[in-house]
Amino acid sequence: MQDSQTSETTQKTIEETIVSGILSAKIRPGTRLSENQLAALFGVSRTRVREAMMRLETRGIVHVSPRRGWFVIEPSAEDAIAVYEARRVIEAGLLRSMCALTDEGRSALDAHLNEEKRALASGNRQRLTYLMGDFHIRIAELSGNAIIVDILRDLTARTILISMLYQSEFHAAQSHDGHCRIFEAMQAGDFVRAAELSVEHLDEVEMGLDLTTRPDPLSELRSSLSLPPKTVASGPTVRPKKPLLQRSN
Amino acid sequence: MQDSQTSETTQKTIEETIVSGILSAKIRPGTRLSENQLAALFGVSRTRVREAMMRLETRGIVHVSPRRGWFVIEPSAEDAIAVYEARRVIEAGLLRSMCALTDEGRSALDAHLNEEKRALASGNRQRLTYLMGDFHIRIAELSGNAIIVDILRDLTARTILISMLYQSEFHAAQSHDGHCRIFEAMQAGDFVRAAELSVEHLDEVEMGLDLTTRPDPLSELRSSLSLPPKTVASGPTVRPKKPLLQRSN
DNA sequence: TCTGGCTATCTTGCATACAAGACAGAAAGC
DNA sequence: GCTTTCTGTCTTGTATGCAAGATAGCCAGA
Repeated sequence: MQDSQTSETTQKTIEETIVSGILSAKIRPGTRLSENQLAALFGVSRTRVREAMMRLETRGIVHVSPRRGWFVIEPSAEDAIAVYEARRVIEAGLLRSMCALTDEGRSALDAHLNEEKRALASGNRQRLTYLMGDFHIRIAELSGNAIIVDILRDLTARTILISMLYQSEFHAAQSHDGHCRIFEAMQAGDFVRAAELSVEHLDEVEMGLDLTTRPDPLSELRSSLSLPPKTVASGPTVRPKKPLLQRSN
Repeated sequence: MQDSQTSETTQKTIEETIVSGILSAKIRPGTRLSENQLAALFGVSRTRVREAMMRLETRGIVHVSPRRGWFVIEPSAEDAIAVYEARRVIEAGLLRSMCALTDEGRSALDAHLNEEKRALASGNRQRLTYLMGDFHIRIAELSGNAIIVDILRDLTARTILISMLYQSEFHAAQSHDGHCRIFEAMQAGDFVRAAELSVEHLDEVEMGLDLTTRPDPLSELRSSLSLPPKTVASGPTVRPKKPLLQRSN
């Protein structure tokens, strides 16, 4: 029942366990993460659980409601838009700055796309979710830049939380096609095209969200009474006017 | 002698005090941050100092050497290259995705550039360092995307630590010119050009670094004896072959 | 004089104790 | 029956205590 690792490995395990739980869609947004329960689960004291929570909080994955508990974030519609915007900026910037695809890179992506195809055939939704997000992390890994990889991993985690909240139907096949097109452009050495395709792909996925669905069923009432929005998320949920950034080019 | 805030404000104060100390070049890389000293300074217990340190560690600003202490990171030459690479990717991606400059945005940047000019004339080096970094954060703020702002703030902090380690002479006037050119392109609505100029500007600053200077004077000996590199930084300090990302376009 | 080891001290690592706020459910008053 | 209040319980917030590793300085011995 207990894990009770030998405390060298437990160091970062709590943090990574939760992140990978999110990346594979096993942990839903809003999940409460009790310090006591996690402490018991990992066989450590609350202290170390709290440290992991603090780290996850600065990574934008978890949120604390004072004296109530830690919760996996429930991104608001605005948050969702900001995350997709940030991903477009970074991923397009990344692809545009690439200038070659090594053999190992090519075969890594190829293997990944084959896995996507297999998961698509088998219909394993959790695995599909994981793979769909992981594709973008793999691209970041091609750059060899650990900073960008870390950033995109956290943004991907948030993306998955977003889709669990707002994605009514899962257009996995469409996403897979998008990934294949990006890969083809990269193989052809046309990284500008790959960047454009990446923006289009993220646009497609974002457009597939129903951002009028309210994760907080009380938010309409709340805002009509002009109460403060839930600290964790929500607020007005209509898609606001896009400010300075353009969607595609 | 003590600050001893009323503990509501102290919440994030420790973290932000250190970050802004770095952003204004008042805290040098390698500075030791003693839990006890900080606790006394802020009138809190070590617990909260540790929380702040953990957060700063996940932000890539601080580093712990087990049972020895917390230290402001001393980026290695590879780290420096990775940070500049990430900044080029993100800032160019950001500018490319912008499509308009609001009046407030224009005047904010204009005011900032005037401040740069004043600081340049007065010769206040710390203030100059701060302003030179802050320009890029201001651009990020134009996007209204808090995620990107946070990312670039942390990268800017690291950049400043890098320049304190590797920048022999401070080409502030050249940087200021670069900023002005970027601003002009933005005013002209040519954001593609602004992105290109931004990449060139970051290239210039990076080229101004002397990455053969060793922050760890023992690193040559260390590597010739093939000992493990200092956990905090160093390693082989020659500029490695650039892998997949191109500098400018 | 130099080397080696011992010890005193200072550091973080981690657990625990207690304080205080949030909440749910029962009980009392209307 | 409905509302209100109170109280017990559960949560995190924070401080503190102790353990254990790292380091520097001293002292003894060659």
